[in-house]
Amino acid sequence: MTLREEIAKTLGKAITKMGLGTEKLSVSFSNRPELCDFQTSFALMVAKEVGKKPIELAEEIVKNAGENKFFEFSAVIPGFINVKVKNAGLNAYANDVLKDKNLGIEQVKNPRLLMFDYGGANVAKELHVGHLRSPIVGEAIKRLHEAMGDKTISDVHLGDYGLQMGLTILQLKEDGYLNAFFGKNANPNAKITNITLDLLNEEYPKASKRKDVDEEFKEKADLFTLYIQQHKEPYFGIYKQIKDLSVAEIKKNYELLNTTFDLYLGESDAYPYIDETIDIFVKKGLARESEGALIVDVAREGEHIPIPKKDPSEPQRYKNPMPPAIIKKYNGGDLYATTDIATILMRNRDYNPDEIVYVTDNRQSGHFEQVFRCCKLAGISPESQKLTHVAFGTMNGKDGKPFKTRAGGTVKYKDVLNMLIESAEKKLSDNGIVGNKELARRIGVGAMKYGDLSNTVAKDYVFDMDKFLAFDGKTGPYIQYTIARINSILAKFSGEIGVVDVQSEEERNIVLAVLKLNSSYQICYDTYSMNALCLSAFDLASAFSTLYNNTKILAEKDAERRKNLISVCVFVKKCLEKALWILGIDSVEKM
RNA sequence: GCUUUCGUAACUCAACUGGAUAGAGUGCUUGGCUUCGAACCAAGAAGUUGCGGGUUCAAAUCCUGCCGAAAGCACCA
Repeated sequence: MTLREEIAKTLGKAITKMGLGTEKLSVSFSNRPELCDFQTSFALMVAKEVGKKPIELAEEIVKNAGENKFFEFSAVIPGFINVKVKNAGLNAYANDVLKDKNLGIEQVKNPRLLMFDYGGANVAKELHVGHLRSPIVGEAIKRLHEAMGDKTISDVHLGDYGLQMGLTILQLKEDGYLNAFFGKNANPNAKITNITLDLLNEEYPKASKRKDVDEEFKEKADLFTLYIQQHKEPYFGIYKQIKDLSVAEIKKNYELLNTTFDLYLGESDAYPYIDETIDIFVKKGLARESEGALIVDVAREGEHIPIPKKDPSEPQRYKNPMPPAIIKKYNGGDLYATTDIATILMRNRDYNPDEIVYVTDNRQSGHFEQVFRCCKLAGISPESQKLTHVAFGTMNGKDGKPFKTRAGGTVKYKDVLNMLIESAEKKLSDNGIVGNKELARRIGVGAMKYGDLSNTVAKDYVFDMDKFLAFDGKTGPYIQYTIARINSILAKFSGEIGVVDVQSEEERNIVLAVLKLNSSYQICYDTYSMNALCLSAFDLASAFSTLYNNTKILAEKDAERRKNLISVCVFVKKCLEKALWILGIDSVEKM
């Protein structure tokens, strides 16, 4: 039980004794730390219905709560009840946390199985700066669920089946790289040894641009895409080889970000389920034909109401639009929505998770709303299953527009990582540490991840390279640095460590910061956003830095006191390392 | 046009989901390394929470009307 719950329980007893209900009782952290550690505004909320003055009610509750060995209650105007945790309470909490294998992180009451879908990589397309957020946010949310006792499965869900594959293969063919497959002496089992990642990174953008101006090219690419989806040779064989080449690179890139996946499945793996998926909609009478396509009406009462046209030539607009989902194209091809629905069918057959969480940018909100509605309508997703779209904002440059290079080009994922690593290397060499690339990666990536995760997930945010490269102030490296300093102390200390025994204001603040850190996990769990955790991890590191500056731990003369301060060091180190692990940031021994 | 998200210090962001005097970091001004690591610590200046109305003991937060920004709105993913 957390301290907060214990406070609520103690006050709850007092309130019950007075014949009142405790439904509105909630204890929160104080926003006036100089007055108290926790507070509740219960008396203010119920005063009216009880017919008493708030302050009198608060005083009565405090009186009824009586003396307590851990807490000190006081009623203050206009009617708050302030709670100060006595040092005995803080000590009991801190030493419990140290003994707990979960370090005081509250475990969920009913563990669930969650499936996570993040990453967003596409085969044959190079990762760019826009691909950074999904793995960063997704990995952190997954780790949080693990830390709180849920079971998790992560799937990268590769974009390996769409138009980009048709476009790439068509372009390669036209540029003569696939002669072995198409010429007179065609060999369907040829190897694409002449094709490299660099080449793919040139060919796809070329094709993508061309499809917008060349209709014939686009139609042909559509056809190629269809061939791949139908497993027609040699298209399918070429596709598979390109995919293998690409996936190896994608894995490496995610590993640089400490992002791993249990499953490297893709849209193509849902392919065997597509016919069945469409069948379900047809049989249940949920699908209808429209302009050659097969669509599912997912609009609900009061949605998708046509707005009368002022001029017959203007496109039809809708009030409260929720357009139908298209599950089959005019030419029989499958779409994003089709494969996503089929994927849910597949996942429910294979794993039957309690919740599926998608982490993509917020421009796809409409799409996921459609997919989720389709699945619920058709019973592909049982009613009890939660389908969640964690929609994050786009990463913008300083000008408020999507992050681009000065020349206006897309910034490559690898370039961002290299810049971070180089900058960290430079800083390390200033401090006399040379040639440790892995250490530089941990620091550079830590800086970027912390910068990303400390924002509210839904909001667009500014990707400021200079800010991330600075490593000063409220950053990932600040927390890593705090741990490195603790390591340095622990390395010089020998003997048994003691227990946490709060003697100073600095130590009080440290234990209170851990209390806050440990309660931030629940907030993050509920909101699918890591910013509360980022903030409280920084606050804990900061609280320790204050102690560090004011108290020379190793020079402490009283041996007992020294042992106990070392225990505080261990306490902080463990809690910070756990927090960093959940954020997907590596700790470092030295830096 | 419609839908969604949003507007807080010079800049980048918080505010524990309706609570007390709206807080951090950066930058700026100052002080602190002969002692466990200065990627640090301490102090200071900086606000009409886009604008107006409403709900209540209490509003950055909820409702409403303007102003402004971004994204989405049928066969791309």
